[in-house]
Amino acid sequence: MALSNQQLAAIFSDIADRLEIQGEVVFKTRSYRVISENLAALPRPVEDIWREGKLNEVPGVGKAIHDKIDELLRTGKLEFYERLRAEVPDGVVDMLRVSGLGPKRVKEIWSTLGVMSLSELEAAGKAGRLRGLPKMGEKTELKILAGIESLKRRATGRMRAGDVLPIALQMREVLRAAPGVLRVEYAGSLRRGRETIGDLDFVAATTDPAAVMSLFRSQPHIEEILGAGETKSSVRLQNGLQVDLRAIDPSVWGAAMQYFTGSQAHNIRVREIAQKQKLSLNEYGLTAEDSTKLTFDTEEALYARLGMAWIPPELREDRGEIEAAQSGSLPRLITRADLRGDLQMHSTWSDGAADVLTMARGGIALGYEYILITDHSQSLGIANGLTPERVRAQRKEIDAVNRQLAGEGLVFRVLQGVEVEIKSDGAIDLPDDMLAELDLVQASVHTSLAQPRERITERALNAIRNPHIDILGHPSGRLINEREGGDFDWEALFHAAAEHDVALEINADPARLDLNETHARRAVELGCHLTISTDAHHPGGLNQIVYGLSVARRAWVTPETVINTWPLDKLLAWAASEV
DNA sequence: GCCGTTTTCGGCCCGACTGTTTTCAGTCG
Repeated sequence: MALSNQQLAAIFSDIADRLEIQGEVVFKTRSYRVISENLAALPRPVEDIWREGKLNEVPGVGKAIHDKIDELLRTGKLEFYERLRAEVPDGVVDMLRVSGLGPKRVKEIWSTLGVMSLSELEAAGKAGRLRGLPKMGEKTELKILAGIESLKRRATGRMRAGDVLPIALQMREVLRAAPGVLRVEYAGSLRRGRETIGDLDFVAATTDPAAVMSLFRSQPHIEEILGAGETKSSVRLQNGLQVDLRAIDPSVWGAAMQYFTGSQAHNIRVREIAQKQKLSLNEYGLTAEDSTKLTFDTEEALYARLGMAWIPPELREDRGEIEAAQSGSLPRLITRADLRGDLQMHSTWSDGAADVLTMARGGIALGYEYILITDHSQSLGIANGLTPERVRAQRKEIDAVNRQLAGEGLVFRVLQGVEVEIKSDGAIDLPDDMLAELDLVQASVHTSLAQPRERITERALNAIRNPHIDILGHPSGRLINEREGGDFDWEALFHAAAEHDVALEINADPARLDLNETHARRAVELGCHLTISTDAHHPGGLNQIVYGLSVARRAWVTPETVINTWPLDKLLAWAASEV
């Protein structure tokens, strides 16, 4: 039975939870948390590495964890884990999700009161049985009950970055207006460009912490104030998002931004490096053994003092960036300015909201040199997909738009493509001679995503082998927080895409972000080209490219790999040379 | 549990806030 990296990661995270409740030493539980994160971020299937006998090369794998992974992959089960699950009931683990409850209190509540589920916890709280336990009084009891309530209301744990960034930008403007404030930025996972955000972190450099704290806590749309200190406050917004603010002295800006940007795994490594240099690192800077303080007003200065190049936030996950920063071998990550065009968008010819000319104007406004119109093909009836006749009619309109733009003296080209359906039996929804007339062809799976691995993989491979198909669009088909993508054999798919030189899309729609960062990194490792495109359905949608860029940067992607950084002539020559 | 240009044993990042406490444990990030 095959276990995915994500499934293995979830098991080790669950083991860490249950061991913590049992009171196991923190260093042991930390090891399980570390391996959980490392497995989740691993660009290749653990199973492949295991088969090659190279499990020990995975960071965080020692003898004990090696044997556990081995047992899981051999038998699909883990004796140790089964025992642990019997010892600590699932309902007890659930209680960890309540804000304000950690392993110590959960263990106390469980062992003293026999509470074994969230509903029993709620009943115990309402009956006043929680107060009186060690270190717990009336306030703690009320906090736990409030935590249960908020857990019931909250839809999901993490929100899409696309839903958080607009809130962050607006809130940043508000906070910047507080008296005494010199700088405000968001840090945390949003700054690192993650696809989902657990909570939003702000850092404010100010000479008047009380003023910005007070302003922060008096904003509208706040449901609950979770904490209110002199330099740190936390609130929960009505949409469930938790927002934290730290106020710091302007002189420590660099150290504070480094600290609050994280990730935790990255910070632990950076502090270990400081320790080896007899220095202690916190959010205020470095402290030497003789208590001398060093402050840093930029992150660059802090990293430099520790012997490293500045590390782009997107890379700060302890996935090799520390070593690269020490040896001066960090990648030159792709930026917005590298992109010369957007290769997936829709117009009113299918399910878009704007005509071709309007989409072109949108691309011009962003400084692009070209766009590719990729309306849906005929079998996607719900999206008004194009028949061959309508594809040819659209060509006339695109030619007219190009003539008009040229007449205005603009160096800009609208390319004609299509997002052709890969049908459930693997057939391509438009005939080859039709595809041959187009500038570039993108193929996508929209239906029958639940097919078994072999079947759905064969569909994608069939498209990749088609000499007219240049790009595989949103390869997995997932929708973040809505549905899983298809169960593709990614290694096979990437090898084939590299061989036939079919580019794989990083779809920048914040609901898709597909390929995701781990798949994108692996695809590049295996020699694939990528595109980063928005799938926009109106000109405003073109701005969502920033989310796709974040995925690419987190995947260590450099510009030359991405075909829409190429000049138009190179792009068209590549498309014409079918492999 | 993992890990190693000070270690194969003895370490393992660091601080704010809260609530229940007379000095600190628990939680969180």
